[in-house]
Amino acid sequence: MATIRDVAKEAGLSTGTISKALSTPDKVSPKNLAKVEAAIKKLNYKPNMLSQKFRSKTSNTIVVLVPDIANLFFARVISGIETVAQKEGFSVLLGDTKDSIEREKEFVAMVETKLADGIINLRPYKAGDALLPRKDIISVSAGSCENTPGPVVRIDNVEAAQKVVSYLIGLGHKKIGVISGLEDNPHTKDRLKGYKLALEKAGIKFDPSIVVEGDFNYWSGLNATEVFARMAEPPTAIFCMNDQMAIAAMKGLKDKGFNVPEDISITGFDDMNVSRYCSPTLTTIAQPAQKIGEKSAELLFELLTDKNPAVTDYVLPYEFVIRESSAIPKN
Amino acid sequence: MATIRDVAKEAGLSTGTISKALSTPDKVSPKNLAKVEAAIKKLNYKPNMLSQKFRSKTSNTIVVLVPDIANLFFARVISGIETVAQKEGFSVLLGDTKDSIEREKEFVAMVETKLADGIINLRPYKAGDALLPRKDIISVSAGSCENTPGPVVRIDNVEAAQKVVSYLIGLGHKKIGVISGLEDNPHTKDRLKGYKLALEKAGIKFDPSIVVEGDFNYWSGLNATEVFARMAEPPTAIFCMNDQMAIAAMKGLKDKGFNVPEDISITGFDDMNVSRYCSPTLTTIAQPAQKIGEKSAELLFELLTDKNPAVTDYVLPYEFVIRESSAIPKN
DNA sequence: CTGAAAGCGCTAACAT
DNA sequence: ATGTTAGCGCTTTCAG
Repeated sequence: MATIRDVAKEAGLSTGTISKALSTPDKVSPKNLAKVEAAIKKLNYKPNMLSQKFRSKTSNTIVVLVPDIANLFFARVISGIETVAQKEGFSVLLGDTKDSIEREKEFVAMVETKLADGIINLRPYKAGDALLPRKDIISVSAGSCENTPGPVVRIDNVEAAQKVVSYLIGLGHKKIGVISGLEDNPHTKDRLKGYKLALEKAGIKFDPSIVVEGDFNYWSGLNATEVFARMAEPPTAIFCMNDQMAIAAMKGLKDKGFNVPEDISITGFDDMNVSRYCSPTLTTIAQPAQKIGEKSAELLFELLTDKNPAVTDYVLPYEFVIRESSAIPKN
Repeated sequence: MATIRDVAKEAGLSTGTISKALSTPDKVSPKNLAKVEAAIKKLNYKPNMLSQKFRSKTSNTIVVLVPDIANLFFARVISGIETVAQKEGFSVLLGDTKDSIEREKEFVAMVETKLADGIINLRPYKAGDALLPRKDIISVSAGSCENTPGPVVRIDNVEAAQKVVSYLIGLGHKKIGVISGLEDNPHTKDRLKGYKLALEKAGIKFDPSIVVEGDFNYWSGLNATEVFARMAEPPTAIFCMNDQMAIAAMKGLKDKGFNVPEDISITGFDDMNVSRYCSPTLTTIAQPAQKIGEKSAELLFELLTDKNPAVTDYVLPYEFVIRESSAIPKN
């Protein structure tokens, strides 16, 4: 493997000049530039980036902490992150934590040991979180919730949930069930808050017995329908806290003889690709996942180049998409 | 930032001893080990991994080349890769190429410049591919097709497709349409080959007019149904080359007044999570995506530690999952 | 078991 | 504009 010294020798120049020719070509005479180029080609020289990084003390790498990369929402956020990282000349190290705090720590250690310059955290912030943010580590929280400390890019989950539920109420629904995420999940809390706000505004009393806990996965949505189906008087609409549970719920209800939306309206949250292709198509909140990723990366890079950005808290707009799964109640 | 020299000074030892204490503690006296530990704690020393990597000339990093990370199949493969990479102490650099050859080259350059030790390529191999495999770069192709050169982990797409179509024929279908991927996509070719093989075996003549080209995305599945719906005598079954197109096709057919599977049977390929929760649930080939990722990573690590593995071509088992979307034809 | 010292490949003063 | 040189922080001989 040829080194910069070999190139210098071949070109009859010094290593310093080669280095400059590579980083700031306009500060090297055209004549020598040509020589350098020729030598590089001849020796098939490739700079050792490991050395470069070591020397320059900056890794040009960010790590993305993600609870589960096989979750489509996260994958879309990451896609956005990658787009701007590439533009900025950064690499992204994947930190699939599989929801383990231990693994999360390992990845945080990467910036402590210089392997990465900063972190984008896709796990929503939980009160009392021990890990991030930390003052000595530059990080951005992507897709998090209300009251997330530190730099954050997210949507207003409370408002979005409220909008959905108010819409259902506007259609005439009075008994609106919920399939939630795990009780202590931050998104669950935000979205439940919005749900309650909407009820309150309409003068409907909150009834905990029609809130069924899920875990954001398909099967839990299916599962929840068992509970609703057994009720003497099931709700006429169900607000599901994500699309996966909503789609599974539609399946479960159909299997039990309910029609969506005729008997029960269903709404989701996220807007996955499939949500406009399932039957019936799903009314939902479209989160700008890709945008959240892009904005997070942009914010992180601002932080990294310590421009001390004025804004470190971005609340992005979402869309409320009305499709076939929601309708006026029968009676 | 404390360096190893600071620790040495603090502990009253040499840097060599500190280094050894960190890498091979059993070769350092317990007494000094304690001193080292104390010094490290006191100074809050974190080894500079950039330096370590530079010195040891190995990055302990692999890059995963992926055409589109927001594609669930790829995301699942990556999840598998991550699992074993973490176990082996490797980091994974995400190479979302967004289908651009230029970007692909940039990522390949990372191993040329020592930033990464090897590559796992999720883009299926196309005949005449200029990029990978290369003799000077260690790489594994994951989820690729027949005749892929170099180390590869995949399923037998031809056989799987044949199995699906033979099953449909067995049910009594004689006119079986196809929604394919792009014509020059390697997966399209393999699966079409399997389709033809099944027809041939049953003595059914191949009819290109009922093969509609899609692109593996939802909308193209929906789109294709327009063509089928306009036919005087539409097929009684459609073999879709992935689940996304299959789900969209079911939607499209339903909207046009067809019932699945009563009027038309639909089959998919991949087995996404949603495929068992849509209505009707989808008959499909379950690709072991996570496994493909794990095996690819294992193979790459073998290659990296040049054990010169006996097997470098893994054809993994898949499952054929029969669900509600396929049935005996009406007439 | 421990210390001394060389050097990985590159960059960045500094001098010319 | 170019060359010289001193390291970056760590590992790894080689002696002792």
